[in-house]
Amino acid sequence: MHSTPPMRLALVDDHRLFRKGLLSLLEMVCNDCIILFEADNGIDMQKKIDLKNQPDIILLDVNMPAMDGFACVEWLTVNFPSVKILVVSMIEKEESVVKMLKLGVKGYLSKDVEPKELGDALQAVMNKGFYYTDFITGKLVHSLQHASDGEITNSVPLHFINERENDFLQLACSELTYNEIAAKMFLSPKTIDGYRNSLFEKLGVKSRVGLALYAVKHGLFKL
Amino acid sequence: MHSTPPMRLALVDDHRLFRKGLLSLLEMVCNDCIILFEADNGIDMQKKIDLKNQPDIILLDVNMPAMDGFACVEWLTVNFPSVKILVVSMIEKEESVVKMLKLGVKGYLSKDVEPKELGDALQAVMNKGFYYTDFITGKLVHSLQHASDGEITNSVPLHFINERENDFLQLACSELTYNEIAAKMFLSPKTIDGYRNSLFEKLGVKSRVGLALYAVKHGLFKL
DNA sequence: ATTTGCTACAGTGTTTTTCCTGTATCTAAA
DNA sequence: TTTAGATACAGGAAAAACACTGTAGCAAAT
Repeated sequence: MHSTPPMRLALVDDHRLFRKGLLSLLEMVCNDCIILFEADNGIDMQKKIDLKNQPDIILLDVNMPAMDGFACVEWLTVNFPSVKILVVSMIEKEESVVKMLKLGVKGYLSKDVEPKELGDALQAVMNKGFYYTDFITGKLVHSLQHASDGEITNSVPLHFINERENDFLQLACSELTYNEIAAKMFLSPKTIDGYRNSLFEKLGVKSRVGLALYAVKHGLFKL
Repeated sequence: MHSTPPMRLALVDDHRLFRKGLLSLLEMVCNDCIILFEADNGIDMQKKIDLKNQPDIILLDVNMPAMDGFACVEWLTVNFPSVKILVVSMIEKEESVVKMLKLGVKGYLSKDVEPKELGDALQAVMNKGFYYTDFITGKLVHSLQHASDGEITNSVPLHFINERENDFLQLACSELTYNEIAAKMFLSPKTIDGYRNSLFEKLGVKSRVGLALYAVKHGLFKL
């Protein structure tokens, strides 16, 4: 009989207090794990992650300055494909969950959960390779059911708003009139008209208010 | 020589994991305190707070469902004026900070801080009655400097939007036209016009988009 | 008894937004 | 080489949003 090697973990979250809290929770809930490093955000993580001493699991937040959770996952899958990612976030928007799952994270936990569930999740990820709760499978199924034109079925990214449309979107989330936006973007108001119409269609909204709210809701525009 | 009585604390935060983490941090950072109760939100807090065994300090989050931090502070100052409030939030918007200070909280900590600072803050609140960091005094000064028409100088609450205005605001954060809103509220479109204008003035916005974004930003409208 | 404040509303006019159809260019794929 | 798609733009017009002034009732405060 041999003892399993300790679980190597890393924490990536911008809230120091939460991270430290998580840390001391982990000591309680998981008696055989070591924390390789903590990071404030993705950039910080890139600096701290060590090729020769990779963590088994990274506990990752979604909302972070500098380099957010999505970017982290993308970077990790390219550079450290064997590192398993467990998202621990307070964002439970279907879109975020689904996007993360598509990116290949091994689990998605709410910051609402009991500490015990965190331990269970870690064990599951180590042993089974994943931990998907009913909550997230629920989100997934719902997303599947409501995928308008194959948002999930084919591999089209959730939206396909391009750079210019995004530039416009940022300005639309303001009190500028379309004429003023046109001036700022060095475009004709009529072109702006076109961007508006295409965004309306792509995002399924009917007014500029709807557009702005959609953008905020889905993280396309940061307040 | 006598030992001081233990510090009685309470935690109000909707994220269980953060709460539990905070809990175990408190044990480390503050060796003479007891946790009277934890609550998910304001409503929960109202149920759990005990007249006969009041906490010295409540650690309070701002963003919560059901009853948010602002509402909590207001309720506490009326019903439990002797309870000191230390806000622990990730919201660092000047307006939130200033609003909380005006409501009389004894300190405002970011979730970013080191655990040690949490301990310092608790000690300071107990001994001095308050804990104001340079960060928040900075916010305060900045706010003073930029108070447009006496937002702070006179004692007008930040906003004073009444029930009907709020009803309208909720509907304005949608894709309904003002005519449709008027119909829903059983009012003349002209009355709606009035609500819009007064909200524009009170909140300092110039368009419906601005209004909607302001509402989301300041928690007046939940996405 | 009068002022103040809030709610509800009307007239009038301007600006902005929204919708529709249609054109021209450029690029990349079939 | 034709086709398809993305980008940039125009004309025209209806609908919605915005601005300003003014009225009226009603309740609470002075």
